[in-house]
Amino acid sequence: MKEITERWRTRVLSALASMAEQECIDSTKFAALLTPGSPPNSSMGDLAFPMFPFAGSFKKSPAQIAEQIAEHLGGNAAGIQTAGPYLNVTIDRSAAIAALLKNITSAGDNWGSGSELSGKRIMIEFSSPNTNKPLHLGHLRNDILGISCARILEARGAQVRKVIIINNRGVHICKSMLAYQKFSSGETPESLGIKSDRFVGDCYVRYNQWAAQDSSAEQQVQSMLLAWENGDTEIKKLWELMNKWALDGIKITYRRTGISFDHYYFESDTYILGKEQIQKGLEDGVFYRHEDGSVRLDMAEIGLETKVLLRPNGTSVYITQDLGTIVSRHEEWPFDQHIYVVGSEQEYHFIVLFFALRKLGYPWASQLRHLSYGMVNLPEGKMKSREGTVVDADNLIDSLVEQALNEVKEKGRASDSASPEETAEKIAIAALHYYLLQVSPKKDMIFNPRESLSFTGSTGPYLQYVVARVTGLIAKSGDIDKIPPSPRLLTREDEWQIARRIGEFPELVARAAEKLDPSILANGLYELAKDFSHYYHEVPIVKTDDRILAASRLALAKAVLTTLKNGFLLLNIPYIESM
RNA sequence: GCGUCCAUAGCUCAGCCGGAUAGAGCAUCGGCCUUCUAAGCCGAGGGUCGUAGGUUCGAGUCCUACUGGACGUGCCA
Repeated sequence: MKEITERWRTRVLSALASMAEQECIDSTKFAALLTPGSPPNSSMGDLAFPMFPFAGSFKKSPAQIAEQIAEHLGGNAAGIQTAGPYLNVTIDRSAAIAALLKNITSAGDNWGSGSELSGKRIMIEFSSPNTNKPLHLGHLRNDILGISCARILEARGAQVRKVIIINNRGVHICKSMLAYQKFSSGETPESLGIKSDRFVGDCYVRYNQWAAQDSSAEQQVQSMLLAWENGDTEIKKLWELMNKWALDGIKITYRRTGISFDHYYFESDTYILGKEQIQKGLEDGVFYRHEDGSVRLDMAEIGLETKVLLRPNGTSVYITQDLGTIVSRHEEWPFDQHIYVVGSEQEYHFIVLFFALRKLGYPWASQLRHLSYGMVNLPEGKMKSREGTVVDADNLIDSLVEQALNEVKEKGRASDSASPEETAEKIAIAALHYYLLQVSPKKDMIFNPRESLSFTGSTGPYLQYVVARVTGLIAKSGDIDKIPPSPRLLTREDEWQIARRIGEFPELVARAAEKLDPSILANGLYELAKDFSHYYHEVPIVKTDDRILAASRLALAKAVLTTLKNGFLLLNIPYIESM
């Protein structure tokens, strides 16, 4: 589709240029001004070129210019008409559909992919949990954005490395350890029969309850942290145990939601590296030692205050370790771009980090991107960790699965699938992922569980249902499948509309990659699914007397399926054959 | 105080490089199963695009100010 648009753009542009030449007008800037769009309704054509920008140069009305260009290009016979200041083009639809179906068939699973990022090495860090509590709703948005962007970038040719950093050290980790020592020693997740990350999270909660009563709590945490940093063996042992519990549990959630990483980094391994960078910065004179002994970065250059990079006692702060890890990552796997998927509340942190790296003289500092996303809340209100209103990821998924299963049973669909439980699980994941991806990343959003599970409207389950229906249709098509299609028979307006949407798919993936915004893709898939649903309802596809027509419609349906399935993979939405 | 982001239908959101009459879904009301999956499809009503200026042939989109909200501005992570 894009090729056709480009071809017409070139044609119109050269017509404008030759007209300009005759009148001795400079046409060098025309290319940037000629922007193709779509007419408001397709009876007016398929492509629209507004002529306003050229009125000044030609000293003619846009409508007059449109007329002249139309004539120059062959007028009605060539599919060109004018509508006032617009030059509209009706393209050869059947040729376009034929080419599209051929492309899709040969591309198969690769339909939607492209090569503009080939040769690029992109590292993407996401999820990045703390080992003191289970994942929450915010992580779920982070995870799905991360995995989806990774797949989208990969589809457009990049070599992608998905990484995660496990924040497994620091005061917050000591808090759950301390509570365990004080209140739960001897108990294990197994002995209580609860998920191991939940167990650790419960310890953390207990710490906070205790700390509210006992003012010495904070002090005890600090001394535990110091003991940890000094290599106290008993504390290290406890730390290892509790980290394992936390991480094992978190990994179960990843497996369930289809999230995976190519490499795990651990803060405990990398936080030391940051101190080397601080030293380097001091030697190079880009950081300085404050009179209190702390090491600081002056950010007046970018209009910000100074930032402490190392405490007076030499212990590292949050940013210290990020400084170290990124340098070692680039050494290990030299990247062309590195993306941090982290909530918008940390925008300042990344501004500082990127600036510090620039000051340290790393040329790749300009290749770092922060994919910043907004908060997710439930309809009930804001999540606040202090008030214990944080939405646990596992609980949320469980509840979605339960509701989906009820729905499967209620609607009498249980017999339609091999395993209702498995179907319900896939519906729940689709509901969650699609809902989270549908909104532009940077916006705060409200996750409405009930709405996400709806089978009507812009939801994951709706998309799955449409896909299941096309799958069933194709499965039942019998020998029609063997008849060669004749795309010229696809003359209906809705068939053209569907073809257009399918044709846009690769461009949507490309745009999503460029903007790191899977919502572009999610919304595009919905539009396609909706158009197809309408068509499916409106016209018999395989149950048509004309078998060649049936075969042609079937070919279109297959193209829809290919597009939706490929899109599902990019959005990490499970495919269900029948439901 | 300062900084960043957000503001579009009752609610949740789209709206591409500034282009023709601002679109979906939910909710509400009404219609459609003897024909490929009705977990569906169709129709109706619903808008001062936060406010006021500006740039432009043309602004929901760009600029400025203001209002409201979120987040940040820690030697927390």
